[in-house]
Amino acid sequence: MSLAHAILGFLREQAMTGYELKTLCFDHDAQHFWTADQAQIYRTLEGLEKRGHVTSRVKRQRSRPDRKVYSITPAGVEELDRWAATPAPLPPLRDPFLIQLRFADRLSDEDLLHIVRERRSAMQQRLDILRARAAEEAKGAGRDAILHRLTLGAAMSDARSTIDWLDGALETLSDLIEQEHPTEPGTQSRLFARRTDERGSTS
Amino acid sequence: MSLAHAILGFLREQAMTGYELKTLCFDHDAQHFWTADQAQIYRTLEGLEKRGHVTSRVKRQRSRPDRKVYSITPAGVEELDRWAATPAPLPPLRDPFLIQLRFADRLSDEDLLHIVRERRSAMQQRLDILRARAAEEAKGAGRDAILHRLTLGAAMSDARSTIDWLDGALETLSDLIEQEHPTEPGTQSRLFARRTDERGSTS
DNA sequence: TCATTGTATATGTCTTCACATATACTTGTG
DNA sequence: CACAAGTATATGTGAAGACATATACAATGA
Repeated sequence: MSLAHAILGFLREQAMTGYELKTLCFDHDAQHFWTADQAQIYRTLEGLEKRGHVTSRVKRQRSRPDRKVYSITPAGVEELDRWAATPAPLPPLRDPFLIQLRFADRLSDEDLLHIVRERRSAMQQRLDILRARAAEEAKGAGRDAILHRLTLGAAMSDARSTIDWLDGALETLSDLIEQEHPTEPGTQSRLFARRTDERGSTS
Repeated sequence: MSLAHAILGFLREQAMTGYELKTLCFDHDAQHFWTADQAQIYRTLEGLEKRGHVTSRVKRQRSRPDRKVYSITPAGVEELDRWAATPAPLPPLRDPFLIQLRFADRLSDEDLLHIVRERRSAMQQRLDILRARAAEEAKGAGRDAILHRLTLGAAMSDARSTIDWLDGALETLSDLIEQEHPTEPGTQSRLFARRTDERGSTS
């Protein structure tokens, strides 16, 4: 299970509660490569404890609910290292948007361009967030910092290339529509896509 | 549900059995944007029938198991069009490989380079398959054919850009390793990545 | 003062997906 | 002739993920 190993990874860096894993790790650090909801994190922690990969001790608090601090065990570290060195199969290609596009031939011109433009703007937003994260990222030259930056770079490169593809698609579709109902002379076409903005969001 | 809508899309093009959906559509046509196993397809068809989006009639066969041919209903067509025009949320960023990379700081140099190289070779293989599919693709200029090619292009552009990123990562990591234990003079380093081959597989 | 936000864990339930197995007959291959 | 592969549908089971809700108290703010 990938989530279990992500949790082991964070706990190897520092002992933490489920709440901290959720708010500090998965909602920020891991945001660009793995997301998980709270319920899943708590249940995965239970499973890891049963398998002996983590241990927990409860810290009493008066004014707050008790904290259950999880630590990784030697067996957990071993499992993490073993898993990290084993090539993972490629994640399956599975994108609802491409289903929509594949079967969009009965959509109106407006609807067709709309879903593509919406997708572009959502992607640009994602890229903006990633760029902001990259900007605030520590500038370390250690293995750890470099690895960290590399994963951010993967997500950014992915978003960037998707946006470029979307712009190409938008142009292809505009040409097609233009060709199907030629614009009357003097009428300015508004269908053409703006090219990718290298510097930031256009939305 | 995305799978249900993909099925509606294929059935809108032609009435079919679950078996044909699996072998002809999902194992080939939809391979690059949605995969589904047989059990899931059959169960989703049941659900679609209950909701009135498809109907089925059984064709007796003497020498073979009976065929249950599914057809899309007007309600199904309506549902498909409605869904296709509704912008879908971005699929979550979730890649086990990036978890591995993020927590790979304790891996040996060999293991680290190995998982990245394996990933590159798997991606190149995926790209080769996509290119082969694109080559055998019909060359139509109709909306349908263009949409079809566009989805293939999305998958190819994704694979292509991922490979480029992996090559960059490989170089970054090689530099890092080189820097951590400098090569003795006269010793040829084998750590550097080959640049992306524009024409095909290097694996 | 009342409502919201933050800290903290836990459970219930549903959907989607993955993997295995059962059944049954035919055709093609070694 | 035996065995594998192809045609065809169906069920069982479990893991993973999504979403909702319960509990409990403190601090902050309108």
